[in-house]
Amino acid sequence: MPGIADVARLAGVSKATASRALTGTGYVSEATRNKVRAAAASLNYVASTSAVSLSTGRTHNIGVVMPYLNRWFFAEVLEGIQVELLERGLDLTLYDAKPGTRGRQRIFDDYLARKRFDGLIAVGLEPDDNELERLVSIGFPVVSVVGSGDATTVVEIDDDYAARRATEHLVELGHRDIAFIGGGDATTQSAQVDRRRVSGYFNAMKAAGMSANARHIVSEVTLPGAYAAAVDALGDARTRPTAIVATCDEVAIGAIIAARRLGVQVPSDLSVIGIDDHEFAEMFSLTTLQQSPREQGRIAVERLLEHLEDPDLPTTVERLPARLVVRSSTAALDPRRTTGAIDRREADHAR
Amino acid sequence: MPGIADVARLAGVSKATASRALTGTGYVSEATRNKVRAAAASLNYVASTSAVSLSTGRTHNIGVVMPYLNRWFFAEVLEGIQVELLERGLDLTLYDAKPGTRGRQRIFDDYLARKRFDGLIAVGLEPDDNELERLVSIGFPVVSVVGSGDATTVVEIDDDYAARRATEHLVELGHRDIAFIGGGDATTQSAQVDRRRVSGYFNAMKAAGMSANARHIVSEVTLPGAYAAAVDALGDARTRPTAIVATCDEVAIGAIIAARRLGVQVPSDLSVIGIDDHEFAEMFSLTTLQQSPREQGRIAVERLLEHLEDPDLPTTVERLPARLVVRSSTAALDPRRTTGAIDRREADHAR
DNA sequence: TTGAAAGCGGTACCAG
DNA sequence: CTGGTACCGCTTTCAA
Repeated sequence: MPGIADVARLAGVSKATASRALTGTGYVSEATRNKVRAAAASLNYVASTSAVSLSTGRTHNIGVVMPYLNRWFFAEVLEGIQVELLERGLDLTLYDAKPGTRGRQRIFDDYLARKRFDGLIAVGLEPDDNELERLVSIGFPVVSVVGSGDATTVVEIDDDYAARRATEHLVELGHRDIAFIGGGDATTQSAQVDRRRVSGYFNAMKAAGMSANARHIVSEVTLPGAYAAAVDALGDARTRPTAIVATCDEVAIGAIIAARRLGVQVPSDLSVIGIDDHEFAEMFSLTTLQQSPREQGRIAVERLLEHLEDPDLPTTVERLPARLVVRSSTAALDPRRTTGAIDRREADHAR
Repeated sequence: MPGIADVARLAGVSKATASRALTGTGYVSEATRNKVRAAAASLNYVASTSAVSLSTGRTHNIGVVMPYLNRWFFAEVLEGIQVELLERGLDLTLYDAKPGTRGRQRIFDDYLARKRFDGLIAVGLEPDDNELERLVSIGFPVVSVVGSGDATTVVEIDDDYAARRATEHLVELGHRDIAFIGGGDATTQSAQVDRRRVSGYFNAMKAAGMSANARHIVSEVTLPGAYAAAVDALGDARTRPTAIVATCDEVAIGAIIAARRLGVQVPSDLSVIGIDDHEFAEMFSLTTLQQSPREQGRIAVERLLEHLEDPDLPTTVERLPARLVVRSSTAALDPRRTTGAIDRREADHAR
C-alpha cells in the first residue's frame, strides 16, 4: 500500500506539496494538483487514517452508544446517523451499552477514554449519574437522541405532548375509561421516556377531569411483553377499559394482537393508540403519534458537527413535534358500552 | 490528556520503559512495572489509538458491513459480534450497505480502502461479483456470516437442510398441499439465502413425491410484506394450501396474522412453520427451525481473530445445524380437510 | 533491565 | 506556489 511519499515521488513534487494538493489545504497550482491527483489515482493511494488522525488530531470518526440495537426506534436512529455520516465521509464506531452489563461498564471505563472518535452520539442511553458525569467530562462534544436533562445537546420528541395528544384524541372520541399501557411506573427502575409519557397521559386525564379513571397497566416495553400484559389486563370484560394509550407502537401492537386473541374487537370494543408510527403500524391500522427516529439521527449528526466546528457553542435541547396519524384502531365510543370506571361500577351495582 | 511521556516522567523512567511496562512487551522489572502502572493510573492515562495504530500497524478495530440493521437476524448477529469484541477490547466500526444505494458504493469504493480496521465481518452482504472481488482483494481477513460461495471464511446455517426439515415436518404431519412463502423466486433479484431455502423446500417436496403440489408464494421478506402476500394468497379456501413453510419467522408470523384476519385457524385450518426462532416466535406459538444469529456473530469474531493471528490460515466454511422446535402452529392434517392440490381438484369436480 | 533514537505516515509551519 | 523539516504519540530495535 503506497504512502504519500510514493505519490509525491511519482508526481515529482515534495511530500508537502502532495499533501496540500490532496487535502485541498494551502496553495497549489492547478497543474501540480492535477499531476498529484493523477499519481495518487494511478497508485490507488488512500491516506492512512491513523497517520492523519495522529497529525491532525481529528479521527473523522463518530462514536455511537445505544442500549439496544434490536428495537425499532434504535435501529432507525442508527440508520439515520449512518446515512448522514456516510454522506460526509465519516466513520461510525458503535457501542452496545446494555444496562447492567459488564460491557457497558467497560465502554464507560475504557472505550470512551480512548478518544477514538471526535464526538459522540448517545441514543436513549439513560445514563446514571456516574455515567452522565463521565459523558459530560469526556472532553469532546456529545449529543443525545432522547436525552436526560440538558447536560448535553439533545434531540428528541416532546414525549409529554405526544402522550397528552394521544390521550386527548381518545377523549375527543368520547372515551372516559382510558388506560395507559407501558413501562414507566414510579416504583420500578424504568426509562425516563416512559415516565414522561405516563405523566403526559395522567396530565391529559386530569385536564379532562378524568383523573379518577386513570390507570396504568404496567408492561415490559416490547411487543411480546405487551402482548402478555394485555392478555392479562383485557381478559375481563367488566374491568376492561374502552381505550388504551400505549407508550409506543410496539406495545400498542402487542395489545392489539392480545385483543384479537381474546375476541375483543379493535376498534369497536377497544380503541388503541400508540406513539411512533412503527413499520408495522400500517398493517395493524394503528392510530399513532408519528415520530421519525431517522430524522432525529440525522439532526443529531448535524448538531454534533456544529459543535465540532465550534466547541464553544452552547448546548441546546430540540424537541420535535409528534404528529397525530389517524388510522382505524381508534373509534368513537360505542354508546351502548359503559363509559368509564365510575359509571361502570354503578352499573355493576345496578345489576 | 496525558501522554506516555508524562507517565514516564512521573514514574521516573524512559518512554521506552513505560511503554514496555504498560503493553507487557519486553523485559521490565516488577518494581518499575508497578511504578509505571501507578503513574499511569494516577494520571488517568489512556494510549492514543491513532498513535498505537500508526506505530504497530494494528487498529484494534473490526469493520462490520451489513445491508440492514433493522431486521431481527442482522441486529442479533450485530449484538453477538459486539459482545464478543467488547470482551476482547476491540472496537467495532459499522457500515450499513443497503443494496443499490450510493452509500453502499462509497463503502466499497472509499471506506474499505482506508484500512481503518484489521479485519472485516460481512453479514448477509450478498456482494455482486465486483464487490466480492473488492472484498477478497482487500488485503486483510474477511469472514462472512451467511456467505456467498467460499471466497471468504463463512459462518452460516445450512439453509437447504433447514427448509427441507421444515417441509418434512409438515409431510410427517400428513400434509400434501404445502406451499412455500418468501422471496427467492428465480426471476427477480433476490437473496441467495432465500433461493437456497426455496430449493430446500422443492427438494423435500420432490423427495416426498409431491413435486406436483409444490408452489411458491412470492413475498417480500418482511413481516408486513408477508402479511400482504398472505392476505392475497390465503383468501380463497379452495386454493388455500393446508400448510406453508415460510422462508423465515418474520414471514411466518406475517402469514399467521393474515390467517387470523381471514378467519383461518392456525393450526387446524393451516399449519405454518418458519426458520429462525425469532423473538416473536414464542408468542405466536410458532413451530420453527431454530438458529442463533448471536452465536454466529460470536463465531465470526473468533474465526476472524484466528485469521488475524495467522494470515495464512485457509478459509473455511462452517454450516451450523438448525434445530426443529415444535410449538403449536403446526398440526396433523385434519382428515376432514381435502389433502392436496390434486385431490382437491377432484373434490371440486365431485361437487 | 533500561534508555536513546529511529521510525510509522501524514500535516503544517516557515523559509525561499 | 513549493520544499524542508519538525512533530503528532507511541513502539521497537539497538546499545549500554
